[in-house]
Amino acid sequence: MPQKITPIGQATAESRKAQLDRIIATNVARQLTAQDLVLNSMREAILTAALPPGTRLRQEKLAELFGTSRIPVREALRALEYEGLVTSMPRRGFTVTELDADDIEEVYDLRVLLESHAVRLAVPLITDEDLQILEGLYARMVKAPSGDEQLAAREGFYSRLYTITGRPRLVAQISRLRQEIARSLRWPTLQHAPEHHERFFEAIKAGDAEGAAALLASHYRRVAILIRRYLRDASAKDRVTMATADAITDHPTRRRQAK
Amino acid sequence: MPQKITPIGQATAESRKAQLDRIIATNVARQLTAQDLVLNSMREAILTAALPPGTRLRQEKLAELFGTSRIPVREALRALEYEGLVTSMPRRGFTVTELDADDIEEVYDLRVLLESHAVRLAVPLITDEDLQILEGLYARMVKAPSGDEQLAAREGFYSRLYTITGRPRLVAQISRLRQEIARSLRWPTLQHAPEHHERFFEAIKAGDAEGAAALLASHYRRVAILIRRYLRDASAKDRVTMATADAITDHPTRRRQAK
DNA sequence: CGCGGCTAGATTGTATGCAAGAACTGAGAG
DNA sequence: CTCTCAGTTCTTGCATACAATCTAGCCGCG
Repeated sequence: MPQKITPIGQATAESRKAQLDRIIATNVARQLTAQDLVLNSMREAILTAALPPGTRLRQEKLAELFGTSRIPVREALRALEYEGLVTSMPRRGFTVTELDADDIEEVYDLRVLLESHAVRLAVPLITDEDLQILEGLYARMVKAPSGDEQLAAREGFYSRLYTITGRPRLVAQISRLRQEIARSLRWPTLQHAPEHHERFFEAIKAGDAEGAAALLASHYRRVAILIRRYLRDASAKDRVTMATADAITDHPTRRRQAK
Repeated sequence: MPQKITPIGQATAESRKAQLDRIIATNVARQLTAQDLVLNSMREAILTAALPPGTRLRQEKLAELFGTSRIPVREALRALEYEGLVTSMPRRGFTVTELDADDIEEVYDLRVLLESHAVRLAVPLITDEDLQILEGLYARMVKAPSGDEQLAAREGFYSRLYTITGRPRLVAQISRLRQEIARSLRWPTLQHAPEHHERFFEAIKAGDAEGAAALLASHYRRVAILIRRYLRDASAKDRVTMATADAITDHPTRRRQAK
């Protein structure tokens, strides 16, 4: 059975708890339905690893945390399950999804397939107006500091590009896959490869769909390998993070169901 | 704005209601959680068009119909939304998803992409045991009468084949797309093309992944065109079905949100 | 006669509470 | 020392009830 690892290196339970509170606070500010509040906060918390993989999510505790009843929590968890961020084991509740090397491989393989397809569809359809918008988004991406803003800017640029295809399912599926492994993208190994994005955008502007698709594929294959290597190296010193014993942030008994 | 049409030709409101009751009765028989009862029944009802596209789904009425409270109904609807079978507009409730020609095109385009990929991955991995199972499923598919059993048998054969890839996301995504357009597959135009499946299976058995993928792609392109043609022809005499005014089966005000 | 605001009804969103069932704990037998 | 089994605790699943919001119809005004 493959090892599951937590992507967080040195983060302490306290810093995670503080981060979680901050996320909730900013989301409470906006006037949303309770359900969306929970959904947005949980999503952000999971993606920033304030809730690390394997965390068991108890409805009661979450409801208390958000100041709501369990109903909106249940529905938000259900939604997150379909986004792939949490996993429900029947009668054992919800846990934050853990990814192993096989999952990484599958996700990147699908990303290559779908994003190449999207690029091939999009490039011939790009209008001057699209190009202007993409230029703006690209500039923002270049300027953005590393970290979360980098990720957000990249997401903005690429999803705008894919939207040009006019295929909502394709776009949704791509961003869902992207989100599934967004946690891995915060690892130190992977800090930003600006030259890749630059060459990619050049190909796009040149109308070279095949070239762009090829660049994208080779980039993703490389990233996938880096992540897998990191996973392997990290799995040894993994167990430390399991000691966190906050009411929300604790881990379930380490058991995986066979599928 | 593209016209949305209902795939049902001459079905009356009464026959649909009867069908719906039958579905519910058979599902009540099995001992399920209320939520699964609602989920299964609704899914079947939508896929068999007992609940035609555009039907507005009122939680209260559905709860009464199933003899439960609104909570399990809500959760089942939410699940169906992620399966693509129903659409929710915030504060305006749920409706059965309507598909237009563009949707059909996108779904089939994605199916070609994903299923070809799955075939290419699966074929080199097929073991003797797999082949034996596939033979059995294929035989059942050949024997199955047209209609729902045909569809189920086909689903069984193909999803078993794709499962060989060992890629849960790929398999799930394929069956989700399949389900989205399952309603269209019941139209009279599309009654079964056994020769396609036979040639496909021959290619699989011969280990010819590329050939199988090509067959699959050309078949789907053909089906997509047939469906689109049917859509166009049917859209004229569509409006009749909108007159149905059952409490469950009525349509919402014909308005689509721009995206 | 058409249009816009307003009230009443309908419908969704959420909270509380209870019951059924699973998972854990610990004691006792082998 | 291990395995089994019952009691306890925890968690989920569901029903009822209330609040917030939207929709539709009506009335008054232009």
